Amino acid sequence: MSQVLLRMSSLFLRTLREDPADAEVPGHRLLVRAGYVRRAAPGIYSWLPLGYRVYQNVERIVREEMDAAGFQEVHFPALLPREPYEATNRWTEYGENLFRLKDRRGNDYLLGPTHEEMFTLLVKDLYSSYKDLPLSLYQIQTKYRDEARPRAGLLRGREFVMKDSYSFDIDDAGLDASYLKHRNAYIKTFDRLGLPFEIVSATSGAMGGSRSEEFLHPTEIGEDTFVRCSTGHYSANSEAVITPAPEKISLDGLPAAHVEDTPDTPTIESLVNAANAMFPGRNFTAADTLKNVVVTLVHPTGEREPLIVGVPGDRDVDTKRLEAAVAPAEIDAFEAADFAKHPGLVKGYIGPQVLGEESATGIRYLLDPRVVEGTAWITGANEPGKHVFDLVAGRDFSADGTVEAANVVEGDACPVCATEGGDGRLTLARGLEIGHIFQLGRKYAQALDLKVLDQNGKLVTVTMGSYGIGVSRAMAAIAEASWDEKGLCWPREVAPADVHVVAQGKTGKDDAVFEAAEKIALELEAAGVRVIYDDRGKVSPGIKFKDAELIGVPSILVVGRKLADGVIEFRDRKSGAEAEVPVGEAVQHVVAAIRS
RNA sequence: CGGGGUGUGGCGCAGCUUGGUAGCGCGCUUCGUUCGGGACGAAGAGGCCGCAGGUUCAAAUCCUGUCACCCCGACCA
Repeated sequence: MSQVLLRMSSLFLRTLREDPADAEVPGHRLLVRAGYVRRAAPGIYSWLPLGYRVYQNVERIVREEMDAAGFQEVHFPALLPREPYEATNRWTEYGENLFRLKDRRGNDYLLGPTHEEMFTLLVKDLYSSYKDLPLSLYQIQTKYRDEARPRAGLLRGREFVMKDSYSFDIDDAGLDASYLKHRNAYIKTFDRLGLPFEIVSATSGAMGGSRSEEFLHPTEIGEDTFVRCSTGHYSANSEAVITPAPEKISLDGLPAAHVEDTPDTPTIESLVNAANAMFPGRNFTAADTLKNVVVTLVHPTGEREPLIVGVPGDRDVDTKRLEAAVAPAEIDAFEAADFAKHPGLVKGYIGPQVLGEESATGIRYLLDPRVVEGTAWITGANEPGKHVFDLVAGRDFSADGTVEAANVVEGDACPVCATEGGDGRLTLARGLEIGHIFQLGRKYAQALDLKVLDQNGKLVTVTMGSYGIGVSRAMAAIAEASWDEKGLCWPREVAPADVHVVAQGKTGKDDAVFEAAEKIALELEAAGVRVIYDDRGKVSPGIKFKDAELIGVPSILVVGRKLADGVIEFRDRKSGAEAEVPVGEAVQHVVAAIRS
């Protein structure tokens, strides 16, 4: 792949001395300052020559690893008709995030946010036998999502590039195998990209499906919270964390429930104080209270249903976790007007005695897994100013089920260790989702009627997997992980070049420098090294150094005043290490260095 | 969608309280000097101050409306 030497004198590039006002996170700021990207509209970016080179390197690596895994590349349109998305109900289910448009005849179209339907229909169109499976197809496509709030430049845009793959198998064992192939391919891909990652258990969310893992790049600016067990054997997105249930307690001999007057106890803290004042010696804590939180479940059909979630008083309901648990339904606030419709609910004093589908109110009631049979609680007595004490689960109340809705906190018990008798504790961290793999199962195949004949000549529904890598996001994440106070520091595989050759001098005065620098630059290219050559004749040395550091090519070769002594300088951008090399050995030295 | 903030040459900002016809730094053009860490001097080009109404002799500045963008939160590769 030969190309014309990239010369700074003619490169379409303007570096910015100052930070752009609208860029917040460091990586994004530097991508703009160093002339890699420009914002075109909120969440929509244009690639400049240097940025597009890096982007293409990322894309190339992803493609190579997909091909190496035996997946076949296809390419769908970004502009899609409405019908397939109607069949899976996503035309409406996707909601506001879907870019919709009409053609001149008034027909509905959309800009694809993801392509499950198209892949499924394509396979259905062409394949009809088990002999054709397994099959894995992928594409690298521009996706569109009308995000309510684009953020952090490329990290979360409304237009972004995603590599999405889909596997098609006849049975669960096949799906497992396809899933593992993708998992391994992803590990290789992110390793090559130089992007640290952690594989965490995830929920499959609104997509439906079973097994699901996310590749998270640990970073403070990540949007996901995930947990790690201190033993290292377990990690999960906070949404997917499973709470180990404690042992049941025998109901024999437990004190009977009793209602007490508890005036002026609007908060859990004030309630605990009041309880300890009433019963000295019992030492109540917030964890002895049962907090019943009312929310509104919004079903995909638009139907609204009240739901009450009971969690220990030292916990909050984590909306993300709750939504993951009730997907595809969403959570909305329970307003004062809603209370008016349910007179059985006394705001601030809701107790489980009147909750549950079989109860007086008929309102669905779900409990935190910690609330097991035999545990005693202080909770609302369904009367203003009164709480009930020693209300025992399994004796005095029951629920319609358990739910993972309580927030996860540092030090919580690890669910894996809990079942194996260990004592691992969870720590929290932030991560950026750069890849997601999951087993879709038969949801889309069923909706779109993708069936093949099996060995017995019977029609069976195909089972699918879905696998995504945010390609443009991965590039942004690499930028985010690769910078210092001077500028960007690209990993070699994705860098816009291997070496930045700086001719440090002025034309007319230091012509020998330019001759030598250009000769070296051309020889490097001939040797297969990707070069950016700063041949600008009238730019001061400080600017050339600053630009080279800002652009962040991993190696910098300076041809300047030491040329008179027959040496040039070779610098490592990241470490700052510098070596003087005889001019005659420059090319071989660089080649050796970048291949090490 | 809730909360906060900002719209003034290409970029970063001041001016607005107390209306008087637009300024600074960077960048850009030309000439000269400089020449290994974002040089200096001189001379230039470039802005209907987001938009629309209103008040006023006069509006970047005051009033009303509107649009856009950014940030924090809720939601997603």
